[in-house]
Amino acid sequence: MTVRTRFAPSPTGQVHIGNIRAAIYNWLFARHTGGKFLLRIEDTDRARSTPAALQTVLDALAWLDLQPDEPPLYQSTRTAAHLAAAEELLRRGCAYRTDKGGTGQGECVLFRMPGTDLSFHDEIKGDLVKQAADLPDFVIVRSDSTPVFHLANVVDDIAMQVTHVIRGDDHVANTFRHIALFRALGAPVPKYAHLPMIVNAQGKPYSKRDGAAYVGDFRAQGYLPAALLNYLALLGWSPGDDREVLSRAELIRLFTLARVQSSPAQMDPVKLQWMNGEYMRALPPAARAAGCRDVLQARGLWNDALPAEYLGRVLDVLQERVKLFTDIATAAYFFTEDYPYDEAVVQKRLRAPGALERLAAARSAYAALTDFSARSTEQALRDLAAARGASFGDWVHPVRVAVSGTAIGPSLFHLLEVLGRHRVLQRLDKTLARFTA
RNA sequence: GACCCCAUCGUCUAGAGGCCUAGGACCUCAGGUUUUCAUCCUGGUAACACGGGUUCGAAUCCCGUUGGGGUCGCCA
Repeated sequence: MTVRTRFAPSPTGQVHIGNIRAAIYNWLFARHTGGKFLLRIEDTDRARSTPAALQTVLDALAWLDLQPDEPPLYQSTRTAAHLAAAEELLRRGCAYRTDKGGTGQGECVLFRMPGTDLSFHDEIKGDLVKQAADLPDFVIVRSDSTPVFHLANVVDDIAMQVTHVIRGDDHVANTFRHIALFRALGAPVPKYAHLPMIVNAQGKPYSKRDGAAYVGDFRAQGYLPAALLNYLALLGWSPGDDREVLSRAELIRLFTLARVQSSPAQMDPVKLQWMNGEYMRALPPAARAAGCRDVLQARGLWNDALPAEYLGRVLDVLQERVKLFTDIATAAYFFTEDYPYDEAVVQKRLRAPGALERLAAARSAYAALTDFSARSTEQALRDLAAARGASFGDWVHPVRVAVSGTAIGPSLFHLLEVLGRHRVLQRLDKTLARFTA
């Protein structure tokens, strides 16, 4: 029997990392076993399910390239099947109608639990048991004749022939009900694997209050989908050796439910960032440029007047300083003349004794250069340092602040080369005029 | 409260009785390289929650304690 797993989100908002991790594990397990990964949209909560939220789910899956192997099943189209199953249970005496609690809401349908202890083997948590006394009957069809989650979930899993239910462990208690339902419906019970949650530093469920919590947040912050996938795969699972940066193919090959952790895992944004840097440096230059261009355009820093290959040259110079696409915004001075000066740095580097004189001398030397390569701008400054005294650094820093407004950044001379003679002289003049009393 | 789950460095984890004076990664710290930052290189700090058993031997098995978490809807 081939494996069939499913991701069954309800489209009621953003896609939480805990949910997407469940999707990732379902996908990895299906791929590892040569099975199918399915998608079921649990959109039966009419009040909360929206088309926009549905699109968000689809976008998240597409972004991470977790494409389902069959068209998604929309639970809202399955009401007749759910109700038919309830009728069948009624007919067999496995369910009964009653006005539960005498609330006057009318009669609803309750499922009759078998009255025996129930147990199942969880692929992650091991054997789980529940006493009959802790398993009361429950509602499967509301008094307004709409099916309840438990019924819909099981009926649809049967229809989709799901063999492995991999989901968050907040569903452990539900599982006993679901198993009883499968049996009453005469269907084979799937295997279960319950994933521990992703928690914050306080051990509570990780939420948006703790930082980026939705797939869309990470995308907006400039993360690479492959990096997020890799990080999340490792949050609660490990291949058993020391490897951490793993390709999709390796992830698929190595993934097993037996190696999924049974204890909660804490989200570590810093490590995610490190991992993103690992993926970023392996990214083809064109892809890196495309991602950065999107960020620049979104922030109004994109300048059509600059040559097409300009961004590529900037990124060559920036190198691993760009760990996230959004990091390109910290080097805005490459794209605008209206870059800010860091006051503390100005104080330290331009107001230092002799700094402006050295800057003026550098300006003159650069104006005389015909070859404006990194090699020649460096040589010019080294010559000045040798002839006029002061350390090389004392000549470098003022120039850096003048052309970029900041103390941090790539190799100065490569920066100058990318900027070009014209803009460099212009910036030097502007800075000199501005800070010379 | 009842029921259930969980417990190795700050974090993610390796560890399925002797290979553990507990390994790796992120973070952090100290050096080195360097015009700054980043990268890179070298080295360091840092953990088996506690208490009982079982055993020749326990991070690994059992029990208890403590601490966390989850579930107790005619939500999903």
